[in-house]
Amino acid sequence: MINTSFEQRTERRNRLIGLLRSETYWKTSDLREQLGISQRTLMRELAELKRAGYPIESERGRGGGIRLNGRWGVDRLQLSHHEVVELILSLAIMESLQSPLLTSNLKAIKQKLFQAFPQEQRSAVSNIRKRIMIGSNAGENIVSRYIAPEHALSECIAEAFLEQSCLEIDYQSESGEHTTRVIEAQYILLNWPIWYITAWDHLRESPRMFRIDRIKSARIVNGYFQLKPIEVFIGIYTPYYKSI
Amino acid sequence: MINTSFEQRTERRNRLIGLLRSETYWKTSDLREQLGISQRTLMRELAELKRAGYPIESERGRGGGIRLNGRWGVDRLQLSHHEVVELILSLAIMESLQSPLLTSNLKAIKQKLFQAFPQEQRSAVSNIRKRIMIGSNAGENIVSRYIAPEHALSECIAEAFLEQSCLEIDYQSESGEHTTRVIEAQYILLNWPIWYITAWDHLRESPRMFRIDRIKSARIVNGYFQLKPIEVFIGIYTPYYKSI
DNA sequence: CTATTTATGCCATTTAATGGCACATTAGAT
DNA sequence: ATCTAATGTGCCATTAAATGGCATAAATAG
Repeated sequence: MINTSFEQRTERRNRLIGLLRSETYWKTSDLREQLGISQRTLMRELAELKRAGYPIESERGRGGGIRLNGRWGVDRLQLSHHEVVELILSLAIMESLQSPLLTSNLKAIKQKLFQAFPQEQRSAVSNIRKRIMIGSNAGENIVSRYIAPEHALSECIAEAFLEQSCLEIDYQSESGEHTTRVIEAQYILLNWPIWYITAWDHLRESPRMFRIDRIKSARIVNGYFQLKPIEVFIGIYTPYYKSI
Repeated sequence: MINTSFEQRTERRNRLIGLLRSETYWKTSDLREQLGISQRTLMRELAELKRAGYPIESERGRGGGIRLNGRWGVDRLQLSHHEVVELILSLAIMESLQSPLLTSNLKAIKQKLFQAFPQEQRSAVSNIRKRIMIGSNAGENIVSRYIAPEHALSECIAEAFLEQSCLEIDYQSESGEHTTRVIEAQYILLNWPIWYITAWDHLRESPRMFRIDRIKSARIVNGYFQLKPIEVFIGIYTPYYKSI
């Protein structure tokens, strides 16, 4: 891996500082594992932090490690729109899964959190929230045959959904038929643990529903889509879902 | 000029934000001159700031320009200790469950959120976090026989755990034997969806592990307990768990 | 209509960032 | 003394991100 974007780099640095602050002493090998980077890169990052004035002390040799002295201020919490979506979605899913311990106040927590963000961000995120729906858990016989899609594929789908990009998918239906089509991911729906896309399908020029574990591959194609009115999809696929 | 270092880039962004805050309204041509960059680069920078959640508004056409609205970032979060625990736990569970869509940044989000709470709260909550552990998902034959405990019972257990209160439980072991005993819930462990308590057992005066779905009833009894060193429990029950 | 202003895609070019490796220094154990 | 563990830095090949220029698009005011 070569290079990271400014965004990733910024986040990595914040995570590093957060880790340093969360424990009194660290071995650099543990830090690098936490961050998923090479030892060399970590050492560079630490050298830069020192140059920037962070009071990092270190000890070589057996039992050695590093420490961030004193208290160091942290900026106001800032989450991107996508991060807010992930946060709210996670809380909504946990609420729907109803684990017995320590999950009984999630609805209130979700509301409090969301209210703490600025209005502009709430508006932007709400437009995405309306397109994400959670239903009831999938039945056991469905789950037993379920295999989660691989990570890069899922990320591609998520990006197409969030950015409203058209997506070309290779799809295998339940009957085993393979098709390639361009779709607009207008909504995503979760019957835990299975995700569905309610899409406008360019192949059939009509609404269709796709299970993401049946998408064999996908790539974002040229072109963005506009959201269609919910009426296009209602009555067919979404009567029993609740948006997050 | 091509590329800027992370350091220069960070400084440039801070200067941009500072400029935006120093005047109510800017033409982008003026901004770019101030920063010494091209119009294209500035537009990119502004697009990234918007994506990152900064409330930037803009107006096209004659007399147009951009504005940074007064408020960004998250208001001071007002959550109780228990709510913070629930929040962090939920994010940790979602992270471990690895749902394919929109859950790939939860580790970073969790860390950012936690850093946003006051230091005193972080200390208090950290002591609880160290006692909550997540392992791998339970096997299917375990899940198929699992019935979640009822709500009041779960709440009672959660309270005993959080408040470090002694708990009298009626327990039915796997072999069907019923016992009543007083326990100290030192740790709770999750193999999704099944919760376990690693406890100090007053009946046997030794460490024991209890599945909460096998707890038939429970009530908090007089007396609080002190946490015991992890060594009392290590090697028997907790070698493969990771605290949240 | 023209002029102004924000906004974005595309492309060629450049260079900062990364990981791997070797070597240096320090501390602790034997 | 040697060996191992741990922080620290130089060097290099590779590569992906960043930049500026240009064209085009959308919106507003006169």
